[in-house]
Amino acid sequence: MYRTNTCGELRLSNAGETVTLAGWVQKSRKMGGMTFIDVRDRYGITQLVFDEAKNAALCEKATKIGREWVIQVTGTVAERSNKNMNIPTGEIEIIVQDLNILNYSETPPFTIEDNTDGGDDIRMQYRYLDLRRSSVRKNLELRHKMAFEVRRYLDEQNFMEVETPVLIKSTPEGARDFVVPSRMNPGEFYALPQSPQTFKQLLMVSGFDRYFQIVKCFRDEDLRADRQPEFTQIDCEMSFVEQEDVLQVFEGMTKHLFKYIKNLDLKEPFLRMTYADAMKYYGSDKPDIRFDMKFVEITEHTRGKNFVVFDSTKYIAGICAQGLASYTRKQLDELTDFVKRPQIGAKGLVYVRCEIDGSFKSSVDKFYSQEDLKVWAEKFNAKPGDLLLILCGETTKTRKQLCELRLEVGERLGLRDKNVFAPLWVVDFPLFEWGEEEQRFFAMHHPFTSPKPEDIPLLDTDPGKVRANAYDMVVNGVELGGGSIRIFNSELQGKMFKLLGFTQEQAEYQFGFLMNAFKYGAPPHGGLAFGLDRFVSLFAGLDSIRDCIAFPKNNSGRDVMIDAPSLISEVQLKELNLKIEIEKK
RNA sequence: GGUGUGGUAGUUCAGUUGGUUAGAAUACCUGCCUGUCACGCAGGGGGUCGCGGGUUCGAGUCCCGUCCAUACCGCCA
Repeated sequence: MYRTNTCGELRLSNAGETVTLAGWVQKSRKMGGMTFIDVRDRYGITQLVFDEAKNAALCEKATKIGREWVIQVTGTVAERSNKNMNIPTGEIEIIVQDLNILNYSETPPFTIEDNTDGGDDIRMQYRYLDLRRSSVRKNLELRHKMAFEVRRYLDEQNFMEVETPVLIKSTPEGARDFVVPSRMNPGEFYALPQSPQTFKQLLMVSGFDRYFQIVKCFRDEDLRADRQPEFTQIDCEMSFVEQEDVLQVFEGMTKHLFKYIKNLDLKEPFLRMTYADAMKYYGSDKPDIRFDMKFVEITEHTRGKNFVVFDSTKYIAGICAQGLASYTRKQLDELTDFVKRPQIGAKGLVYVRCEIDGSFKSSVDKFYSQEDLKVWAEKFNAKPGDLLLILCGETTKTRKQLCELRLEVGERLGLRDKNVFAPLWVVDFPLFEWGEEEQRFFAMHHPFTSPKPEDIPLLDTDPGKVRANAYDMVVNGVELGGGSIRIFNSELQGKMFKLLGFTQEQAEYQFGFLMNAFKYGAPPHGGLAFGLDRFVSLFAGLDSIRDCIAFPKNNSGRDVMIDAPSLISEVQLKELNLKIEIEKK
């Protein structure tokens, strides 16, 4: 037996016991004739004591031990004379009688501490060492607990976890597929699933009724802090449900997680907002509603005052930043530079300071009188001391810019507290999105999403106006998950494919199996999928989902630890009937 | 594909207007130290300044190219 206890569990009540511990050397402190060693495992840190006066040979051996060596010690649990109340085991120490060096370690390239001296790059390269740090380990522990609670809740709700294949068929819609060459079928490729979408729908046809799966999904698109090429979904589907049923079950799941993971009892039903309102008031389909600061449009109150910029634009709107009238010229310039960054792309920023004395100071007071500005301030419901920030331009673009500005101002005002959670359902998404380049409609969610029954006539007349039975769950501006009620009628599905520009043959080739299945008694069904990585990051307050993934990819989709992707041998290529020709730029 | 930021000791960073031998902290090594827990004290070793080219008497510093990292935009049904 390597150990009788872990390095995190011994307390004062264990004093006098003889124990054996095993773990990694966190730190060694030599104090002349006395040496202290902190030994660490997953569960904590325990201090070991070696006294030269009592056992010189053992103490000599102990002083030679370096960081991260693996040791096993047997000794007596004793009350410390100097207690360290900062750690759970700080009241005791082990008076070591026997020391066994199980393995040596080279000096790690960075310190294995919460506040490590290592940067992201080196930590990723030595991720197995990084994972020894409690701050990183805690994220994975949280992830485990969340996945466990998801399974517990869904199992209680009669959901059944079913595995679906990873080697499937490529489809051109949506994200780029990762593909895998087939040796046995020369020239043909599998695709890795972007989600188990079609399979879970087939499971509904099979009568599985309530399915879920915590499953890896793959998308070959550029990475972000919240996007990895392989990520994990909590994928769910239900039969004989309407939108309301799905929202209830998964609002329940979310509350379950808040309760058992964050110890927060959310009693109120989640707020709901239509996509149209989300865009109108927040310029985003995933608004952060931890703070208000809704957009106010003042287009009609700006006309005819010879301010060409406003007179010549379609949409003029802004936000009211409470208490920011005290902003200096320099701070306003910073905000202006912020919205003028190429990523945001605004041409400029108009401000109106609502001074304490009731007057107004604005970057456009050449054109607008105090009376005019007062009208604006009233529209914004602004109080003395507030600051109006106004952008103008093409409606959709300006809303996007205002959205960025709103989040920035919210951040500056400290309104985006990581310990506050504001969940929201965004509903009534449009069914289609117009692709300007391709001059055709695209499915906003995916091609199996059903239109709202009352909007079905619009499919023939004005498809852009059709609303879908689609919904997203958004918490603090993070899209945690989304789904829809699916089409279960093969005729309507056929019509969808047609509107999306599929020929009969293409639809047959790509989704024939699903259309066929629907001919054999498909039940009404719908579901959704959550991004587990994002969910964990949100709960852990992380900036990047990488921090809750054991072995993540870097910004270029590389695993720098195992150095993947990599070239494969000529033999492998030959077996796969592949020839590689890299296109040179 | 684009924009911004960065690349200097094992690690994290500083390095002024282009000018002597490129610094700090930490880590590492040696010695001292019997109650430390961010131990302390004294000393020591450690550098292809990402790479290539250019300007210059002289480049870590300026210019061009390139590679890598990173955040974002495009993209992500």
